[in-house]
Formats: sequence, structure tokens, C-alpha cells
Amino acid sequence: MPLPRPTDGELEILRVLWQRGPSTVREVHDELRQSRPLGYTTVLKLMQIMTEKGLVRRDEEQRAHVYAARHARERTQRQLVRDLLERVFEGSAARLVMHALAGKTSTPGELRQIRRMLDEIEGGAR
Amino acid sequence: MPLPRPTDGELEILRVLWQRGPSTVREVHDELRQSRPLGYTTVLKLMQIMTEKGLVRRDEEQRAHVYAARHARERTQRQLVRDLLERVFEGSAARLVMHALAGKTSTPGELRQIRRMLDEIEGGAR
DNA sequence: ACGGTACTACGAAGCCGTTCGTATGTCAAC
DNA sequence: GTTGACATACGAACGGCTTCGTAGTACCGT
Repeated sequence: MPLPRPTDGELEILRVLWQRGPSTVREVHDELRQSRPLGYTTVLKLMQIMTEKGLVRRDEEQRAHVYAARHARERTQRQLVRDLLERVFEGSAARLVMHALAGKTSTPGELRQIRRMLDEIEGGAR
Repeated sequence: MPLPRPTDGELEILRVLWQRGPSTVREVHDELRQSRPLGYTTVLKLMQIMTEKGLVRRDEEQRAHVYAARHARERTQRQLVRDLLERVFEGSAARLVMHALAGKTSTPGELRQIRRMLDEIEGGAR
């Protein structure tokens, strides 16, 4: 069973977990509520489903269960980029990269980092 | 009304329309059927919904209506990249780029093209 | 003219994602 | 012990996506 692509709502929760580390439903809810109104049990239910799907792990030691993202942010990001690549760019990473660079301004430091990455790729292939 | 993010099924159809140009339901269906079993009316219904949403345009001159993607592939790609950027990368284009480059091997020509793009960006900022 | 073929339109079912209300359980403090 | 605060579990409603069956209609060949 390949881990499923997180839905929009699930991604919101994962973002909080990645940023905060292991958290209770209340903590996640408090966080999310700051950007939009949202019932407590809504978050609870969602996180229960995410547990079933294997997107998060649940520690039931305490009365208030503690949830943690099952996979590191980087791994999930990589999965989603790969997914977009296949569905929309027919595998051409370069086209995706160019859209990303064109659409959003990056800092000089980031650009330098990308160049370094290109160097590594070309160096390794040689 | 901002144009909605295409669903997975809609994206499949858009890919065919971008590749083939304006097409009838039958032509799209014939194409899609080669990768997976799929009823004719399923494709029809989906394309009707896409028309309502404004994702495609429909020419009803002929008995078999001719559908065309409303927006060029590049524009939709840009939209989806931007969307992923906000939802998953919190706006950091560089992080997205690096995942894209790391995950999939690119050809030397593509890599050169990316470098040229970096040059343009830095040149413009100076 | 008739029969078959091909097309559109429509409705409905099934599943999933999101949302919330309610029921139930636990714990601490008074 | 009773009450209040707070937790989980669960069911249900609602909408959206996907799928298909059926009905109606236009066209073409014989």
C-alpha cells in the first residue's frame, strides 16, 4: 500500500506538525484556528483518519493523544513534486523548474544553492 | 471567479487536448482508453462539467462537439506549480526546484537551459 | 422510408473529503 | 461524590468527483 497523497486538509495539519513537532489535537486546532474558523472535532476526526491512513503516528500514553507526522517534510515534498511532475509535466523536471523559478522570486542565496546543485548533478553524471 | 484547480480526471483530458488540439469526445475517449478502461459517457460527462467550469471551450457547430482547452498548457502548469508552492513549500521556490532536480534525472540540454534561466534572473535583478 | 449507428443529455449511484453534533469517558477540584 | 472541563469516538449530513446506464435525437446507408 503506497502511502496516499495527502488531501488539502491533511496537508494543513501536516504543516503544523512539521513546524511544531509532535502535538495534541488541541494544539493543532489552536494553530489552525488562527487562519480560519474550524471546529475542534473537525480537526480530531481528520487526524483520526490520518492515523488510519498512516500519515501520522499516534501516541496514546497520555489522555490527550500526541500525534506526529509519519514522514519528514522533505520526503512528503519530494513525493508531491514527483506526483505533479508525472501528472502535469509528463516527467520533464526541467519544465517544472522553469515554471517555479519564473513564477516566484528567489533570493540570491537560493539561486546560488540551485547552481551548486546543478554542478553536483553534472559532475556526478560525468 | 478564479478558475478552479483541475481534478485528476480533468487533467487527464486536458493533457489529451493539449497534445491533440481541439478534439471530439470520441477522440479523447479513444486516446484515454489506451491506458485504462473507461466508458464513453464517462468522458462525455466529465467534459460537459469541464465546460461548465470553464476549463474547456465547446464548439457545437458539428454534431460531434469539438472541445478545446481554454488555457494553454503553460498557463495551467504555472498555476499548479504556484499552488503546490503555497500549499507545501510555503512559498520557497528554491526548495521546490531542488526536490524536482533531485528526484528526476534531466538531460544535459535541460540543465543548460536552467542555467540560462538563472542567468537571466540574476541579470535582471542586478 | 427504415434500421442501425453515433452523438448528447440527464439522472443516479458510490466513494471520498470535510464538517460538525452528540455520546461517552476521565480527571481534578471543590 | 458531584460537577465541570476536556478528551476521544462515532454517526451523519453535505458536496464534489467519477462512473455508468438509459433515453432521446440526428444522421447515413440501403
